[in-house]
Amino acid sequence: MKPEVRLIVQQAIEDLNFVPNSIARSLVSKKTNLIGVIASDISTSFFSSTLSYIEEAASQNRYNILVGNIKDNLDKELKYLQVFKEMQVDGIIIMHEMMDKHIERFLQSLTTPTVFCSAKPNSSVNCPSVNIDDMQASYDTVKHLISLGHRRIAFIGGDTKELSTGRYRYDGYLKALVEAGISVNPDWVRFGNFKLQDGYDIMQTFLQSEQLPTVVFAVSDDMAVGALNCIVDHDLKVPDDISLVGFDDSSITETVRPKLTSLHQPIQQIGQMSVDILIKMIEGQSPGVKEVVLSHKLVERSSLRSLL
Amino acid sequence: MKPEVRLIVQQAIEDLNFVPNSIARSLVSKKTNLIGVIASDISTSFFSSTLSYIEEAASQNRYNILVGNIKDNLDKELKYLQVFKEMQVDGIIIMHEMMDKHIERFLQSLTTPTVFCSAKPNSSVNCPSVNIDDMQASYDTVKHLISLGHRRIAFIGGDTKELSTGRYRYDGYLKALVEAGISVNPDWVRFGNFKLQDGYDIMQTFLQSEQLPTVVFAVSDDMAVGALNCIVDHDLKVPDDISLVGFDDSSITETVRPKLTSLHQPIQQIGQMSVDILIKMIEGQSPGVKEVVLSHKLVERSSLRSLL
DNA sequence: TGATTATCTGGTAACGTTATCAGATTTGAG
DNA sequence: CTCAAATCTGATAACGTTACCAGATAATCA
Repeated sequence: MKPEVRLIVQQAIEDLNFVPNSIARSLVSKKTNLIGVIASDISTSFFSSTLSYIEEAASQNRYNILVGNIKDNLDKELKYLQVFKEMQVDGIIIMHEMMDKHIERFLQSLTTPTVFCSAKPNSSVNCPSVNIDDMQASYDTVKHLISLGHRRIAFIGGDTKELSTGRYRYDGYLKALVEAGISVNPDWVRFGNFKLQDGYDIMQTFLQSEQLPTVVFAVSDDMAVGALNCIVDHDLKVPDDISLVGFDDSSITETVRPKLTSLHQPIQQIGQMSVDILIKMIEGQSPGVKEVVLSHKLVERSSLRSLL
Repeated sequence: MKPEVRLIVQQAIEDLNFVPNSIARSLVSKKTNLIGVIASDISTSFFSSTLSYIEEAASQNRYNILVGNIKDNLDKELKYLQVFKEMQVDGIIIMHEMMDKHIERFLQSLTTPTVFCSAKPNSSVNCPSVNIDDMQASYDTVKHLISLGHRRIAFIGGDTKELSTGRYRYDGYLKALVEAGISVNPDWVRFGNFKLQDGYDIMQTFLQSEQLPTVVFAVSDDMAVGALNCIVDHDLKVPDDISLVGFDDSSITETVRPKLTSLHQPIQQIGQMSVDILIKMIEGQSPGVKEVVLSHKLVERSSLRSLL
């Protein structure tokens, strides 16, 4: 094309105020540049952070995101998956791990590239996932607590359904305990739904048990902060009376006093990776990986003290 | 249509695994059922909550949302607005109040229904908006502080550009002060960007001023919590040494000790209303209103004490 | 049974783009 | 000035729907 013609065309675009119609373009090209994202609950700090990193990575690659906030409602999840399919999205990211038969069947017959972000699909569903090693992460932190002299270690877990992050984290807790020859006190193990209030309520029961734990390990920062609030509401001190460790290393760890020591998940990397893999699949390449496991680490702040 | 024919068709849909193609449908119907949302920063509690209410209201009306997270980057905002136009979204919700010439011009010539949510457009842009009366809200809370005997009232404001929420809230602060015959101490007035760290940093400067304020009023909960952390990091106590009041009444008010008293914004209503008005416009009705002003109230928790 | 209405069938055009191709026109090299 | 290559022009089909219409068939009422 000659440069002068290009100018004339550009002038015409200006004059006529022409804006291309992506819908028509998509219809013929069969490419929408849309990524559908299913999120458990975007008003939560973990998911809203992850979502913002997904958005960032997507927009850098000229993809736009359609968000489906399902608030743990499986019907809404299925509905969104169907809508995504009708809308011909190029790919789907799922940040939710529960599944029912309908969703499972839908996903099995779905040809749209899909990746699980900070969640794993049932084994019958063949989608790549991006996670940390939850079991190892949990094991590592409990082992660290033990190395600090703790023996009375309470656990605030998450949903413990098979193959869920909640299950893995619980397994890691158990493994570290049995390995150290510490018997599990059932009074000190409770499961919530990752929310702040769950942590508060569960901590309440711990505080009523005969003997107090020396440390409580919560499987989300929100629950850890709930526990923290419960503790200070009972005029006890963290970490002097009870130590506290969270999970995720979300921003809430720094908004609270004492600052919360927490198991760090590389959220940015998780979001970015999910998008990268998805785009590879969209472009017809093999994802290259089935399960991406990113590395974790414990970041120490001020809510955990040594007993030695 | 006869019911038996309906059955046959439904059977065929099942057998062929037919899924309608919304893209093709949209092309002919000129309706995408898409709402584009521009958000300042979705990883922030205020915006992620509002967004989740917007999503809820939209999905109840069979609309899907496309989110553009601009992180206060005006170029990205313009880019998203253009993309929204190309994608033929049915409507746009803007949760951001800064504007430059490009955006202003774009919006002036845009025919897509648009509403501002918790933000107001420049007067040259004719879009409805949903807000509280920021000036009145700020005025009311400062007046309340005064009625509690406070005279040394510090202010952590937001961006103070014309017609912005930050400006209105500052005006309310000033009005209440002059009305009570209290002179404004410039050492006790600082402006941040609504983030926690801003509150922390600004509080630091207050703590270094000759005389300490008896209360600080921050124009977002995040900044208030930042201030709170700064205060406790200096071994001072809230509200014994310094009282604290936030703005928004977001969930952070309850995640922090002492619980933060804060000016309540009806976030759910704001999100819902924005969507309702937008949908009215999309359906060709007049929005009915130009500026919706919802009511606010101060919700008292434990960070404010009376001096009387 | 015949007239009237309800329902079905199949065909066509349109939405705004992209891909492709044939033919016309311009450009550059020798 | 000629010929090949580069560039332009205009036309056509396709993407998967919906709207519309004419004509055929079936159901309903008198």
